[in-house]
Amino acid sequence: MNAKVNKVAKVEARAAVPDSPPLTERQEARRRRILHASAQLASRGGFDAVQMREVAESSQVALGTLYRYFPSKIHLLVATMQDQLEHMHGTLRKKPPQGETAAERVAKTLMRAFRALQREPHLADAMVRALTFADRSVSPEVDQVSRQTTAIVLDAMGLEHPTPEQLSAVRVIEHTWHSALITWLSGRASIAQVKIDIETVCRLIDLTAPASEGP
Amino acid sequence: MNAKVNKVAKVEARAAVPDSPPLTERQEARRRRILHASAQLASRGGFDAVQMREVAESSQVALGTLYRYFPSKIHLLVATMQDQLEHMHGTLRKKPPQGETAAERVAKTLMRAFRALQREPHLADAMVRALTFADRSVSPEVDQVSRQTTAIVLDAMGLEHPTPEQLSAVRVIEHTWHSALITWLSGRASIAQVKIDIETVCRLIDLTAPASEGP
DNA sequence: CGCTAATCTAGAACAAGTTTCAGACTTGAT
DNA sequence: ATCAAGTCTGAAACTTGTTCTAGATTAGCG
Repeated sequence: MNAKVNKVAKVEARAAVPDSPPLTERQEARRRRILHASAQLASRGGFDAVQMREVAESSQVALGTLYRYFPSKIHLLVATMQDQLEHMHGTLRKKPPQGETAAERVAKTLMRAFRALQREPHLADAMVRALTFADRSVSPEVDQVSRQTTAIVLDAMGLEHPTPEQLSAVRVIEHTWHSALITWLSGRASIAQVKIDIETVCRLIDLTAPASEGP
Repeated sequence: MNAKVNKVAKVEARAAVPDSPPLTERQEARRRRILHASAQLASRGGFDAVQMREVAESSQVALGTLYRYFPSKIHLLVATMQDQLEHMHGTLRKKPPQGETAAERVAKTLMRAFRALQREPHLADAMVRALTFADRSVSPEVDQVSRQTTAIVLDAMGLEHPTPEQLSAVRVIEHTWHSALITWLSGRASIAQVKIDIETVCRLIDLTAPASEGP
């Protein structure tokens, strides 16, 4: 949000894609400490509570180093989200929700994720606000989060090769997911309403699935 | 984004609801100058270009006064959006898009709005980012924007008394609208993709319309 | 081991959002 | 017209994100 005037290039997409010069052990450890501190601070007061100086201090790293690892607060929080998403995806893989239709399974999956977020609303606040506030300079990282989310949804649908139509439906589901979370986090929608809206949007899946029969 | 620690109450929902102690003529004029300056600066560099000191200077108002009228940058930009939305709704009322189905009409309406935003992408950036970044302290104002948007969509549907199901569909459409705009603004989705997603989500309308025939 | 480039640290400095304050100006009611 | 209450102004101060710098440390290499 604040920035001199420049804000471009030079940034190495860290952990977005597992390439880039590989980190030494100590560097990996630093990165981990930073992400941990970030999540911890976020779990308390949400977005505002994640203050770069505090993150640096908590993770025993100089401010300049923090900025070398994550070029902005938004980058840091989006990376934090990537981190959490990986957990989540792992967890979901183990016991995937059951359901007759794809729509049902996706809705159940998202509601499960939603319940997880409810347990740490402040953390959710920090991550989701960062995600939707991110500007172009964070696109690669945000895209990675998006891909991860898409993977989760497609997993729940049980699809390998989605049609373009289905991909659009999935995108719409993700849009709804993010935006519904925002309205819930800012107290403008109840949990029940979020649930209903998720179920509503998931109906699109059946709509775009020419699955069973055809001419 | 920056703020001491407090951030509550004391704020008068200005123009969100047309009550509150009515403004004098000069006050109304100041308010208008501020909103104009805000939109103008936003039209140039987007969110970042709307700097409170500059807004104050452009609108010939002291910084403190600016903050009395709009308690934060986010409040200011959300108010700017309300302002623009009113225009838009007025414009749309005059020549409402034609179409067989409600879904078609809504999609056309949103695409028309989208084209309007494309003409001022920076302004769109400032408004939409502010809207989705807004925290609880801006809820009343954001809610007002949401109501206005809902009104536009219901107008396009030609509905007076929507069912709860339809309201959910409308909310999902709004979610998609906001989130799709964000992805477009941050360069992660093409205009074509936004169009497709809008059309996709609008299909929900037909799905929730038990309109024509019944038992 | 000894060197060099890269990385890290502490801390100052800067930018922009927000708050505060003393004094000048308006407004509304008497 | 006059007074009290409420507004507005200009300027300084404070907060937090971000950048910069000079000097230590570390990593990789011969």
